Amino acid sequence: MSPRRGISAEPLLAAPVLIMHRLLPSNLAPLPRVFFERPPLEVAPDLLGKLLLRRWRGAWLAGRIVEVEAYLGREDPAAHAWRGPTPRNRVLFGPAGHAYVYLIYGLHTCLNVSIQPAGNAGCVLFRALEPLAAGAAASPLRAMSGPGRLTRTLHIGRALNGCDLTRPGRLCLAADDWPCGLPARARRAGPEIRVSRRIGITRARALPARFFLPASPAVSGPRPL
DNA sequence: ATTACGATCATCT
DNA sequence: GATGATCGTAATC
Repeated sequence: MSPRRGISAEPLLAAPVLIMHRLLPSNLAPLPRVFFERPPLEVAPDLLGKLLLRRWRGAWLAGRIVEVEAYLGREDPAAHAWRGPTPRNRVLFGPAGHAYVYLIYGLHTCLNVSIQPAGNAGCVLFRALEPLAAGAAASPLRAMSGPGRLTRTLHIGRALNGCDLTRPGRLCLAADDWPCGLPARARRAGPEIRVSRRIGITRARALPARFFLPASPAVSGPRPL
């Protein structure tokens, strides 16, 4: 039996090694639906620093959002919603705050959150998460760096397509009291946010719609000024 | 019914 | 920087 060549969509790690809690920590509040009922270019940078939480086998797995991309809907040639509703993208045309999960390149899964009220099909793609703590209990940085890697590590598959991310079910988005550990001045200003073109698309290349926290080592791809 | 391609990743040069 | 893996989707015939 020859060794497996190339990449596979199997889980990176045999066991989850992210920070785990059996109960949703009380300092976490799911983001309300109104948070997502705004233009994608406003919501995307606001998601940086928030948490993505995945309930899996009785535990909550979590990562800090450090890189996202905005897709604008019908007016955006790079968006799945560009040509209008199809069986695949119908979640995008529904209410805001729901998971849009799809398979790309035959083997990778991408996770988005639907943005704007029903009828407007904007969304935000999650490109990288950072583990909440270093050490033996945390996953390697690379495990959630990249849209395909983060879904693999968090066991997010297409069965979660359409999931309401504003409720603490199997998958949700939440804010915590971060960045409470920073000095007061930094807390007011927030972390530095950088903007760039989106990655891996051929249409609407020039649009600055990728937002990331340059301070995070988990960011994928280039970090232009 | 058939086909072309993609919001990626790992491995190679 | 280039390439191959791999398959669901949507457009075309």
